Amino acid sequence: MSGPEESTRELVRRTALRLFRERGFASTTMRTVATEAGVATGVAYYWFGSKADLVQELYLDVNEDHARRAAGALEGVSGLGPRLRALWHVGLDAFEPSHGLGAELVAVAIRPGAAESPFSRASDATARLSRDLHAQAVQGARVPAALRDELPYLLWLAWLGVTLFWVHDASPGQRRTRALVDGAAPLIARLVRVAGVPGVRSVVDDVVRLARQVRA
Amino acid sequence: MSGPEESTRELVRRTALRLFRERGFASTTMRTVATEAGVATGVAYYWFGSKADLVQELYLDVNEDHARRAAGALEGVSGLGPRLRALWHVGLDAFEPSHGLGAELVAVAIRPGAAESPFSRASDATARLSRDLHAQAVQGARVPAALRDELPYLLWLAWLGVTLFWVHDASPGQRRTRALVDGAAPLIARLVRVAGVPGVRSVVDDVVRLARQVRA
DNA sequence: GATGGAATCTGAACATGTTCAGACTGAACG
DNA sequence: CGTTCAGTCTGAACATGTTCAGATTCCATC
Repeated sequence: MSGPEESTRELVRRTALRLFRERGFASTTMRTVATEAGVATGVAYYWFGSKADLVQELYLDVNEDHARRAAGALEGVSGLGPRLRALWHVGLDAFEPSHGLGAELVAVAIRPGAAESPFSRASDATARLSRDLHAQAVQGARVPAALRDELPYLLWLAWLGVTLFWVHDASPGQRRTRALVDGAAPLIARLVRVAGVPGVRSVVDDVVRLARQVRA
Repeated sequence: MSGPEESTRELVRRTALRLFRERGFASTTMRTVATEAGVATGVAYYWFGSKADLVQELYLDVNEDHARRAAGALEGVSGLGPRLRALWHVGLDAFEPSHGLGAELVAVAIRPGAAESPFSRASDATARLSRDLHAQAVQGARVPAALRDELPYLLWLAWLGVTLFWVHDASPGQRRTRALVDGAAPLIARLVRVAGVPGVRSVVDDVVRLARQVRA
């Protein structure tokens, strides 16, 4: 390839991600990554703090892919249900090649204090990216005032739930997760609509209040 | 102590759990566990498949404690909200001494293939124990027919969510989780009540249908 | 008591994430 | 050119989870 030489950091990153995808996280050793990249073991640690940090790179990679795909998928789609459905399906598309890694990814990401946790500061960039996607999905949809501010965050949480489900989904092609998305997206849209019904509104207010209080 | 001699397995288990609680999971080495128990390193692996398996023992321990406390806490308490609140607070009480270990506990529980994973088909003694507790909490409460069968399972899921939140809760004494329970328990009770409202019932039916379909 | 096989225990060896003291490289400066 | 120095790279060493080929103990059976 022409262009500027690939930096060592990028070389290590690319090699690691490729090996993770080819052989899985556990059976990819840092020595292998270094060897395949043609550098000494220590180099990986010079550029990345730990093996988990390299997983974080994968996480970022996959989320950027999601964002790229989302732009096209949302175009011309209107209504919260269809938009959510489209957003989540392309998300699953982006995740698909890494399904085998999901287990380890989640096990790593779920630890509090782990840089890979979606709630950690280190993941801010990634998490914000994903939350922005959900804010976009809401755009143009008619949402009761009480929910408008919190909805993107709540949807993002729901997406994390879908992701967790996907990781555990051993059905061929993760069909069950696709079915979950098909069922959940219109359902969530309905729930949002119902949130405006008189007897329900006050419950929604309470939910939102609790979510906000607890988020702090 | 008098009584039957403690089995080696029990000795290792007890020693490991003590050390985990005293020094945390990461800084307790299998060698230390073995040494403190007065046996060779290999013995721990003869009785337990891995270090994670020992965490699983702690998980079981804590859940049994929860069940013990729950019996007393539910006595004389009526209404779904108060019962749920009581159940969850004693759950947090039981978990409290292990908060530092929460990370590993969750990491073990969340791993696909783990018996106590909420999404795995294999149902484990611990998970059943916890689901039974939630079934008990529902008892005596007035619940719309549509929800009656699924509610214990859904509440158990909610409890897993609370647990996940608790693990990440760094506030002193995990106050924020307590606040979450105080807010969420009555709210869930209200939601269940609202489920009977005409315009809402059909949405609830859909939620239940989706939950059931996806659970299979 | 003797025997044989199963259960249990031993600790050295192995694999792998991680660290680190030093070697190397190239650019800036005199 | 020689010096210096920050940035980068090296690979051996370390810590720890895990395995395993034997040693030992236990116990039913004769």
